[in-house]
Amino acid sequence: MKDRKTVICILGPTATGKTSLALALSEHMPVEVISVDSAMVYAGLDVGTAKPSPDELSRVPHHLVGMLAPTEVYSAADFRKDARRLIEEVLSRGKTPLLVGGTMLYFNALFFGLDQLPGASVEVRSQIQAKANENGWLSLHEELAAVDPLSARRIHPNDKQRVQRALEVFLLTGVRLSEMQEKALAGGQYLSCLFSEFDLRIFSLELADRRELYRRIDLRFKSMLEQGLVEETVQLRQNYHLCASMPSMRAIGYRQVCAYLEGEYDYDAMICRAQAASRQLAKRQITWLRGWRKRNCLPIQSLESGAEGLCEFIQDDLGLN
RNA sequence: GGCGGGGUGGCAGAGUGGUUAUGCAGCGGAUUGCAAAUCCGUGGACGCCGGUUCGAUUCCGACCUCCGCCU
Repeated sequence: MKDRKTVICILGPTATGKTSLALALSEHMPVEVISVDSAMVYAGLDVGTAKPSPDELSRVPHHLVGMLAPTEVYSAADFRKDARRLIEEVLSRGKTPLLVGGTMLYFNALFFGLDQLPGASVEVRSQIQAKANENGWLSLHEELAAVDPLSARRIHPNDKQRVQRALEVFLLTGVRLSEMQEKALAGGQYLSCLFSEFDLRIFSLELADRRELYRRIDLRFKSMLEQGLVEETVQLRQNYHLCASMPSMRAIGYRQVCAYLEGEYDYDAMICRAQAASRQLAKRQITWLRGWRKRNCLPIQSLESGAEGLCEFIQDDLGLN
């Protein structure tokens, strides 16, 4: 029990200062940061993802930041594989892995594992998409109901992403998604979670006052614009062959700036929509957090007070002081 | 001052003499290879006063207010 290595996680909704807390903590103990962020993985998406500056990145080793082109696709499974590998690597260097980010599905996949399922297939997905364009997603849900009634019952007919995935799994393997998941559960695969392997310390940055969080979110988006978010997006669109359906361009901020550049709405509307999207993201993140009882809420009165106090709290909790 | 038009939930915007359009935002929830995604659920209103009526958000009148035009 005593020999389980410590792994620190810092998570929380967007705009709560996770990144600066991680940087501050790195001043106090030997850590390497493993980013848990589905948007920061992309190179060139800097301002809009509030990526640490090059200087900050060079001060502490960071992983899974900016290592993909914006045209590429990354997934929870990719993340889980990469993160597990990196945790071992960091530990082997005698340092503490510090997982920081707000992509809660990635944390979930890492904490609790994933079933043995086939990966995504671009071909199969475009096949399904083509069918959907012709007959609508509802007919695809009916198709799913015919081959995998259990999944069809679980997945809402309007939830095209999950309908597509369930269909994809069946088309790829000939085995029902629901069946694969049941088998995995029975086989105990899903139980191989990270908690038994490591001394996981989960610290969650949560504000008691939602208004305060939203105020920060609104301000932060404006400051991203001042830092050149529109220019960055224009640049990205020049440098890569991007389209709106790519994960990188679905990221908050970029998505709305693209629509603005396409003339879908004006500048002010773009701001409002991006801010609203961020608030909704924060709400979904909070929903994930509420489900994780093992989290340790950091006592934040005001985030402006700086990260030092929180570092002390974390170190106390780790028994380092 | 005169004429015309309008005042509907946080915002936008339909509509009806009796049964709370809708969209956005907000709130709650789902979440296993796109997750900063994709979905599901949900409270809340008819400017003010009086009249007609069994019943007015809806009809009538006054008032307040906003917008446009005219003087």
